[in-house]
Order: sequence, then C-alpha cells, then structure tokens
Amino acid sequence: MDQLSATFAALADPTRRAILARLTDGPATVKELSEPFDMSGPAISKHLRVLEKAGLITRGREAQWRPCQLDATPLKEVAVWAENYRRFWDASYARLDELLTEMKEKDS
Amino acid sequence: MDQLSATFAALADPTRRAILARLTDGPATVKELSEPFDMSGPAISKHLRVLEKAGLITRGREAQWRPCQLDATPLKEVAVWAENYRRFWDASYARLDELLTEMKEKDS
DNA sequence: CTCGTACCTAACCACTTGGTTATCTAACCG
DNA sequence: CGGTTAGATAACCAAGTGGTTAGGTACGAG
Repeated sequence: MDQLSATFAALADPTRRAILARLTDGPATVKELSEPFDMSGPAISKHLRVLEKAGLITRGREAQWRPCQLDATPLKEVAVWAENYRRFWDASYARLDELLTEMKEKDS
Repeated sequence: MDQLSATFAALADPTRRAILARLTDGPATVKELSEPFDMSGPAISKHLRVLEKAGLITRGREAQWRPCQLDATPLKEVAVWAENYRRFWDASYARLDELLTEMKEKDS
C-alpha cells in the first residue's frame, strides 16, 4: 500500500485521531493513551500498530514502558494533497471557474 | 460514522483518489471514469457510492447516463485538520518546540 | 418492437478491521 | 524468590471492503 493510502486509512478512525491529538502534548505510554477510552489494552495496541506502520508515531523502550511519540511527517503529504483541491471548495474560486469556462466557450 | 472519518476512509484508496482527480477536469459519466481502470463496472459503481456517501461527489440523471461531479467541500475539513499539525512536521518549528521545552524546564 | 448501451443490484468470495478474552514476556519492587 | 504492572501476542468473532459474475432496468437508435 502506498504511503498516502496508509496515512488516510490510519486517520479514518476517531480513536486513532484522538491518540494523535493526545500526542501533540508530548510522548505518552500505552497506558496513558488508553485511559480516555473504554477499550481493552490489546485494542489500543492494535491502533498504535496501525499508526506506527503508517509512520505517524515512533516508539521507544524505557524499562517496562514503550513510550509513543508523534511523527507528523506523513501529514504533510495529506495537507499538500488536500490543498490541491482548495479551489474546488472555495465558493469564489468556483464562480471564477465558471466565468473562465464561459469566456473560453465564447472564444472558441 | 462521523464526516471526517468517512472522508478519510473514502480517500484511503488510490482508485477513488484517481477518480476525484479526474473529476477536477469536470463532470464525467461512469463509463468515462472507469476507462482508466482494469476493473469491472460494478467495482467502479461501488467506489462511486463510497465517494457519494462521503459527500465527495454528486450525481445527476441525464437519459441513461449518471454524470458524476466533484464536491470538494469535505476536503476543506481535511485540510483544516491537517494544518493543525503543521508545526509538528515543520523541522524549524520542531526545533523551536525543543527550545521552548528547555526554557520551560530551566524556569521551573 | 428490438437491439445495444449505460448503469445498477444481488449474490458471492477472500481478505481486512476493530473489537474481545486469555495467555505470555519483561521489568520493577518487596 | 514472588507479586505486580506494562505491554505484546494469539486465537477468535462479527462486520466491512474490494473485487467478481450474473442478471435486471432504463433509455436511445434503427
């Protein structure tokens, strides 16, 4: 699977996005990350593995803890991709597009 | 499923992103959209249904054709979400973060 | 009316996903 | 040593996904 697809797939889950949001406050252990969720440990472990495979987090070792840290690099690609569609969601750009189409039709 | 999750899920497939890219050139029929792919008609129909449910395309009726049109509105939410992480992928901001953390530690 | 085209639905398949419980390892703490 | 805590792994399950083929509907053309 390509990087962008893996990133989008990882982000398509509210739990995983919440985990990323939590990690913007700094590294955290698996236990800390699982606190806010009514979910078993293994479920969180699976989410973390998805995030890790997508390159969105990195994990260290510190005694019996496996601290997680945010790595937002793949999100840059997401932002760039989305920005390419900006002119299609911005209403004024849409109207400009219509105008340009009209003008082009009159020209030809 | 919430809007953002639905949007990310819809974007987590290269075929669907390619369809969106094609639609930036203007509306197209299902047949036209399926041309570039070595895939059966129903497979494309399913992808289009996912995109439609995510609000990324709208569909009309014109005789026996069902023209598809891009609706990039949900992508605005994606862009905004990703932008919130900009400071975490930008190296200079990351270094600034480190500095601020150091300063905070020395203060306390 | 008949034929071909565009498209959809239904049924099916293999695989993935998001969750569970039970069990295991690894590390600290007494 | 034994007990507790952090975490991973394994096996399982229900539901979803991405594809297929077969068959159905709606429309325009001859």
